[in-house]
Amino acid sequence: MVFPNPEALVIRDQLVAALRAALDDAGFPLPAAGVSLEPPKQREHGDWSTNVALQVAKAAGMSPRDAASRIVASLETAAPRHVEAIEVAGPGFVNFHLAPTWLHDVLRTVVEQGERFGHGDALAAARINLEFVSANPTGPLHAGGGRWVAVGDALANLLAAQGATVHREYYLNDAGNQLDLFNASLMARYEGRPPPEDGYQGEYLVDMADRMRAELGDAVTPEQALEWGYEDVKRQLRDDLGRIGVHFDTWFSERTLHERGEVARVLADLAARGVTYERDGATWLRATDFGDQRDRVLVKSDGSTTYLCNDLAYHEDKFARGWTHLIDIWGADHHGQVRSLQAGLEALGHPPGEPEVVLGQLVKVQRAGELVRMSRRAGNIITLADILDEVDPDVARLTFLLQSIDTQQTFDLDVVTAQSMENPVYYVQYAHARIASIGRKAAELGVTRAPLDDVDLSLLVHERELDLLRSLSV
RNA sequence: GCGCUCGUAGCUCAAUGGAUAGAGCAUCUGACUACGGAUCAGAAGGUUGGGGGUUCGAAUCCCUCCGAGCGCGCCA
Repeated sequence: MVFPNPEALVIRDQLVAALRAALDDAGFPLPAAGVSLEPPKQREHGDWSTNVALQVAKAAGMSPRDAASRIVASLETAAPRHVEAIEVAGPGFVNFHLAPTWLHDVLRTVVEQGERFGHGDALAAARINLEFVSANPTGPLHAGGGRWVAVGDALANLLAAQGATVHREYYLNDAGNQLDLFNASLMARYEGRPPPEDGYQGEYLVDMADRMRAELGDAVTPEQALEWGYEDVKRQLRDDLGRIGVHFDTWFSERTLHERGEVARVLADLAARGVTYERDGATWLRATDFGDQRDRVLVKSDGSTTYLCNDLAYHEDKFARGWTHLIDIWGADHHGQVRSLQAGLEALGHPPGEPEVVLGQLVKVQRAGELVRMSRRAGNIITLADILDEVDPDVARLTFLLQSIDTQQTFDLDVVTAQSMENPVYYVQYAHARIASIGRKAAELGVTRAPLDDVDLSLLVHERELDLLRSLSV
């Protein structure tokens, strides 16, 4: 998704319009892909650059540089504002060199728009449900889960800044047998026994059992423990997410899907649409008809529904609540489920590609120069809360956001907690401290800040100053 | 075996199909009694895993091989 800022758009539009006119004037057709205009990587190549001549030259039977020359000749008859020079370069690029005044306009825009700068209304009509994190409610959040927290919240902010109505949602898988296993483990700790072999071994359950005893006494039944434990885990999740500054609009319980009969309703709907069949005592979805690699089971031969079936009901529910676009952020270990879910929703009559699934590669955690092997079952996990005990929430968030989610991230606790140049976050903090310090010095010396209209912006001609403005313009 | 994602400087990572592949850290050379020395200036560092192909142009798209991570259940 692209979020152009309005001021750049104005310049862009002017230059693109001029280019269209010039192409027409010189007798070239518009390239099918439109007129592309972008800031070149190399400063010497000007402020804006276009490759249109390269695209139209072949069809016109001339060299790209000749085509570019003709376009430039036409452009020069009516050059847009701010343009100082237009040149043909390299294999046939047309480069625009602009006067610094166009960047001074960018500064005016920034000051004028204040915190609204960079916002837009391109997505004003969108009603987006963004589901992220959604870790199982069987224990505290894993350190690696912090990546989905940071990415999801940032994405939500970006979408909202473009005018979308964004709903942050957390899906609680509270209907599966993992909750029973969790409960058995909690009860075992409560009674001083080791947890079941396939249960949850983490020490946090010892703490939880102690707290449960303090709150409910010595005669807690398994039913009471289940309810108390589930509520306590939810509270922990909320607390941890709150600490890192994320608040969900909806905590959606899978149980309620079953209780309200939504799972059964979706099954009936699919059957009515003729996209299911019976085989080996199970009900199957014709997922291959919708791009999946094989058909999928919806109802097992024992009569219970599969995770996929429940997930279809869940996403159907999101649509039913009025959201027009669904985005899920998942760890890459779940990538195998994407097509099945999309196939099912398409079978239910929704547009293809829903939900849009953002897959993120997993996070490794490193401490003292060594990768930390973590397993929730074994109970030796480093939690998000552990990280937040050591670093500021914003430090954690920025660190998670510093690299593309397409690549596996190694979260190095030593680097993140270090006040050294190896830590990029520290650089940002240092820069802020220096700027604040300059402000204090200036105030001591009686320097005051004049309104922008009284400031001579033409003094801003140094490369560093212009680079800074340029970074605000694109 | 099949599928998804990935492989870029010593390290951690950038790069809407564009021009000479860029930053930070580390390394090396040098500067500096002032706004926070937690500084500044500069240098070196690359066959973008290998090989083919498409294109005027490929780190990017296609094929293939090598390597890594993760998935391939009537589990959730």
